[in-house]
Amino acid sequence: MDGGINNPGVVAFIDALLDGRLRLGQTVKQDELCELLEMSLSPLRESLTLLEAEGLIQVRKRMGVAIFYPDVRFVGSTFQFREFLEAEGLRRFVPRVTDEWVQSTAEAHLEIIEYVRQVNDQRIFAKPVKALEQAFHGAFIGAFDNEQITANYQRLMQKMYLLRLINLDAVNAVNTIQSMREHLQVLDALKERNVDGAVDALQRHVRGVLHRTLTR
Amino acid sequence: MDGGINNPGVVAFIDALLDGRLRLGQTVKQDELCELLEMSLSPLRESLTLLEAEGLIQVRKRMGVAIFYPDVRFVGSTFQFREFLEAEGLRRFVPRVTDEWVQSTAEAHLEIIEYVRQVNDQRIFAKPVKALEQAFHGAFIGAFDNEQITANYQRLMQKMYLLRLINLDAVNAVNTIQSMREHLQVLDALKERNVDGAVDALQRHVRGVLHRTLTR
DNA sequence: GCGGCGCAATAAATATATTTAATGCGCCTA
DNA sequence: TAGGCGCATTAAATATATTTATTGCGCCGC
Repeated sequence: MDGGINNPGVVAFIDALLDGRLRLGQTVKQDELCELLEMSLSPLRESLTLLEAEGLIQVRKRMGVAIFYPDVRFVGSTFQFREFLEAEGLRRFVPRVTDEWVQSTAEAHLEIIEYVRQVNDQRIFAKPVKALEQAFHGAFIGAFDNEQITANYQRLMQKMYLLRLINLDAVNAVNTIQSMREHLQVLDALKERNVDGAVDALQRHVRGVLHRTLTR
Repeated sequence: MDGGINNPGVVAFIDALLDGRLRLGQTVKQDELCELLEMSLSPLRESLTLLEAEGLIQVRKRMGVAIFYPDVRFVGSTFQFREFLEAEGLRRFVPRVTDEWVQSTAEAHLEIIEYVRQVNDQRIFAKPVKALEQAFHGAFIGAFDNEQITANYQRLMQKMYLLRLINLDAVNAVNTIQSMREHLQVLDALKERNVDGAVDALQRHVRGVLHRTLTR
């Protein structure tokens, strides 16, 4: 079960948004989407139901496909849900975390901070940073050992990456390094098996991401 | 945003399962599903992607549509997720609950217990019981005031009703009355604004439902 | 001149036809 | 007789054609 996250049409749609071929808030005809995503109408429409269920589009008779534009409520509920899932996942992760994991994850963070500082180009550091973020946050969610929670979380994170489109300026080296430093604070508390401290640090991090997402 | 819960094809599919026209674990051809659900192939396939994303079916080349049969892991993860969401919703609900709500909800429970005892026929009491359950549990989830959590919860509950199909004998008057009594214990704690007591009672209830779902 | 009704245009929704792919059976060969 | 290759069958996947529905514009009537 992948929660529909790997549906080819959904992936193509998200990619088109991320690389600017589609814009948040835009309305496009189904025919235009077919061309843009290089797929035929039938498989496209099968994906549109998924995107609509996720709240990412609305299919409107005669009007076409209206791509969502995240309002304050949407951003808020996405972050609230994320914080809630990760915080509880983290609580469950603490008793099973190993010193080795904390150690190697912390080292990976120190290395990537240096890497981001040096290349200083979002197009280059984006990919390794994303991989590290997924390993970091994914570890907490994995502690639920619950495929349905994992599927929901992956859909949430897909939305999180779309929310960055609101304010692309914020996706820069300074903010990325700040994020990695916040991760390190979680790791510091994890090293001591300090549950409440780790959860506090995680909440500060998620709220930091929210703030940086919305602040110009 | 309704999370795809109201998609006509999805509704028709769930209804077909609930009234026995389809069975858990069965594999059916898409053509057969078209006939059974009285819809054409195109809209059916648009719904199949939703059902597959929910883990309720697998569409297999050449084989047809394989309807899931809930294994222990699936049941466990569904109940775990539900308990987790409701417990946290309940915590947030306590500070805003009114005496009037507790009072009227408790009365509704006492009335329905008497009603179930008298009619003693699942086909008759199922509907009002379901409405009361939704009002009761929905109040907790509503306390999040988060449309994405609400959408996820509704999908979870849709699955919960399907899980009853594993053991239809368990859907009887005795078990229903037991469920309503467990609700009343939550309400007792709520009346005192006893957060931990209410959460404990809710967890006992969810675990009771799980036990009754699996026990013959 | 203003208001309403109807028609035409457009695009979504659905039904159908075609293509693709997978499986199993049978035949041929070693 | 056994093993493998190929063809035929079946059903999913996709592409296309048709139908339905909505919107806007224009014409007619009041």
